[in-house]
Amino acid sequence: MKSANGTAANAAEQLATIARGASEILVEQDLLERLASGRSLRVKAGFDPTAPDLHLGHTVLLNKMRQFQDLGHQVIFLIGDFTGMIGDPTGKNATRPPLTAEEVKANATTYQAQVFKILDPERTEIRFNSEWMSRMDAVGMIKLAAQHTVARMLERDDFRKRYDEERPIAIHEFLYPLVQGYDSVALEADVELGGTDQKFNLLVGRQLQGAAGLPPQIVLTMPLLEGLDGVQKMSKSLNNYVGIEEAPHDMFGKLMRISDELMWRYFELLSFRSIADIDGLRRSVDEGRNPRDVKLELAAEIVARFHSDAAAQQAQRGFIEQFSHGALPSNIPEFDVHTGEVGMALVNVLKVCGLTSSTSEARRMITQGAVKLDRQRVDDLECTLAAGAEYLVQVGKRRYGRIRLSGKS
RNA sequence: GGAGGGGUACCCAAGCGGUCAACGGGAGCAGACUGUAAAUCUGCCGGCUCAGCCUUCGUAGGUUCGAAUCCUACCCCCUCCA
Repeated sequence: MKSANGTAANAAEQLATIARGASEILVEQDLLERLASGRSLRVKAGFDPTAPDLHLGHTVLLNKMRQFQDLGHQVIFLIGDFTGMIGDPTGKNATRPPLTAEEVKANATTYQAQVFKILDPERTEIRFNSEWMSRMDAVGMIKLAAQHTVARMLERDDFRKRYDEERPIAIHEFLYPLVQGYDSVALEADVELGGTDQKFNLLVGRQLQGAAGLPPQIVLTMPLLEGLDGVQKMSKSLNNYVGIEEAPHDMFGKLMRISDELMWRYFELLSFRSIADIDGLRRSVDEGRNPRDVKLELAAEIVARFHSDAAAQQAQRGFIEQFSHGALPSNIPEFDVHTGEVGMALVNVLKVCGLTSSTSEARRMITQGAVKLDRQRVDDLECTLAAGAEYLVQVGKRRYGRIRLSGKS
């Protein structure tokens, strides 16, 4: 691991690493100077206390944090337990119920377990903004609010839009950027990282630090990663995400299912391969290489990162076997179903095993020719499975089950 | 405080006494074609003991042979004026 040192050449080198994939750096010259100082910089990034299930979208930012660490800088992982009470004004969400201290603590623990798959614990400081915010009194709050003007608040795209459209903006929503900005004052951050959607809030930090007589932090924004659909940003609620704790097999499958176009985006933002390397891949595809094979490399890299090389290889082999050669997947879930002596209708078996969400869905699947029993298509809705027998059941291309029916004991 | 608009299935959104399990779009799922890609085409898209039955249109009552549609009360959201 390199340690920070103060030569100009080294600073330029660091900057190149830091700038990769970044959407914007404000102000770059400033960053260069601080890097050149040889000091270990305080790099802050804030996280919401509510959703501790990290997915690849989050890792874009985390990877950048890790890069800073590898360059010898200190990362501050800030959990916005206080700001969580406000809820970042997206214009949609209603006031959310404040989390209890226990919930926040539990979430923080989950965060740590996941985040340290990427971050270096040695160079990570975990903080909560309630630490200073819960101590701030009304006078302090008013002083803080006095640091910013309504006009500047309205520069924020989201506020601007709602204001123009004559949709309501609650006063407390203005407090969110202010508090986030104040966090940077309290932490004396040199750099703050965030998604491009955070730009405004990050800039408020600069402003407040300046007002507090501190050197304004450098703002670095990272692009938001599109989800598996390739259109909307990756999020749990849209169910277009790949969770970093997902099983290798699932992770691999999901990554293989992204579009070719999206694949390049993922290479850019998720892969650790060099830019030159990626360009090479792109050229090879232009020259006729099957994009699928390049996608395999991407999937393997990501799976290896969160699991292991062995797991990645195994997932890849399994994938090729299953989908290119039509073999059965290696990890077919098994189900034991207790039935009466007469057996059980297939539709009910499917439901009981969770292969379909209802017997109605099971019927639909059969009608549409999606259900296979021991690799044979089923077209009889009344099909009944005999007690004591064992079957291989398939619903569509991705749902499998090995089902054992035991007669009533 | 006053005036007005609105709450319909995962989301958006029609419907305004029977033909409504509810038009249309999106999302999703399945089939075909493929590289489990995209695009395209087709079908499905509340539940069940499935040619039948049951439960859904903010909530609770009521009118009616019959209500998402009418009436009453209540809850919630939004806009404008002050």
